[in-house]
Amino acid sequence: MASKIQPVKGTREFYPEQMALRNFIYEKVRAASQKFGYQEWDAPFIEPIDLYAAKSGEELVKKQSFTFTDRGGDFVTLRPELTPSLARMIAAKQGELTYPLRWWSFGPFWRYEQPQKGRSREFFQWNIDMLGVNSPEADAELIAVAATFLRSVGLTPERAAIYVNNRRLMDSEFDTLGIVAEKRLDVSNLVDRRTKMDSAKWDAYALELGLSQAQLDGLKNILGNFDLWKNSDELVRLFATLEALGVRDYVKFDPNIMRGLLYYTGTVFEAFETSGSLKRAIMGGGRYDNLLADVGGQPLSGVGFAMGDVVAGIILQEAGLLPEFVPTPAAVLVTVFDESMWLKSFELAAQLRDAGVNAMVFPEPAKLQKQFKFADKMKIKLALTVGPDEAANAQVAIKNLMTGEQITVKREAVVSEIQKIVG
RNA sequence: GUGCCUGUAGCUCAAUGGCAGAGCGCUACACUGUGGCUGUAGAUGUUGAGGGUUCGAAACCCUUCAGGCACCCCA
Repeated sequence: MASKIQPVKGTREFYPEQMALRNFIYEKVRAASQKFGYQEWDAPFIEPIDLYAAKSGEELVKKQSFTFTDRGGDFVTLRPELTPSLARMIAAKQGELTYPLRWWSFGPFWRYEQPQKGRSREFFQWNIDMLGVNSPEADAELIAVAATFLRSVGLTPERAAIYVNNRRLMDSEFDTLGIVAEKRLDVSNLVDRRTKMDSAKWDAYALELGLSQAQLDGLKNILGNFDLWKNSDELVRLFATLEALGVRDYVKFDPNIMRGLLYYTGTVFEAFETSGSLKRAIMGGGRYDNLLADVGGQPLSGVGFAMGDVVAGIILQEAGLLPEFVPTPAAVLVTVFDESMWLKSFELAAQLRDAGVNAMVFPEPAKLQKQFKFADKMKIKLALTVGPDEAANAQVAIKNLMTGEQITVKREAVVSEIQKIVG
């Protein structure tokens, strides 16, 4: 305990219990991705800073990235997002890939932000994208993947919802109000802030941005109109497809969903937990038409979303949806009766492992009481003992720690007896 | 990067300027061939760290670190 060096701010240490949560999320992510036929891939964790500088704002590169100069003098950064790497990798092999391309990934990312609940500086993120098809039906598939994940972890439509909007729809509504194209970004930010400001201040802010009173009233009408999607052919087709895919109950139209990202061009969506303490998005994504052209590739449209493990983990924990933590993968503890029986215990454990049973041997001939206590704490189901009596008759004592029953069986029958109990 | 709140035993927390405590957990024994339950006993500690005020600081002041909340941002 002499050393007091702390972990880096905003990082998390994965003790076995947290590791189990991370793996749980990973398994569910993989299952949902593979159910729809997506391939797993990954990109480097360290990238040249220019990869992001080209497309992203100064905020990202200068303030929110872990950047450093390597020993060769190159400026590099721990990846803050995956999409630029995706765009580069596709552009590099654009002609030889098979489209539509369906790729997913789950890996670490770093952002130099102020840590708080649901936001750390080092986190894992699920990214999933389909490229090469530009249709609302493809958008619907990605939303269905997201819904499939939510369902698979036990988040019902009452508990989690995916809110959908469409940039093109909003742009055309803005046009109708006479809001010029140059103001769209400001108006998007305005919409994003609506839930965070009180309405009088929000109105004042809108007028400050140069909207007329008539435009402001019109904007409020749009943002309150939850049937607006019926004006969009894309969204009508999207919702029809979601119906067919069996996930319509998870999805709601919401004209207030804008998303900060500049590169979204069509459908955008965000998932939220509806009742919990966290008001952060579980996942978010949308359609991007220009991404590849922006990095020098041939035009290629894509749709995708990302989900961070931090928010997802907190929500699952608070909702009580995590499976019970299993401290050890060992199904069996082989006790060590005393020093003279020690090697017998090792022989027995080796026999069990050969038969495919995960088995742990207590590391020393301690009092049996202590060994059983250990087995209990590790939630091991069975304790096996070879004492002098059992050894003399080529037998093994099997105690079922869940029921307290103990039986003594012939050595050659041990594996089948264990399998009978453990299943 | 900004503002506010918090930091005490392994964990959850008490002690508001006067001897650092409780519950849970932990260790030992009852129980030297068997866990959970019960009983008895025991140890919990640089009060996040560093400095200052004071006869005396866990408490008040300053600095710093970490966490939380709200900004910023959310690629």
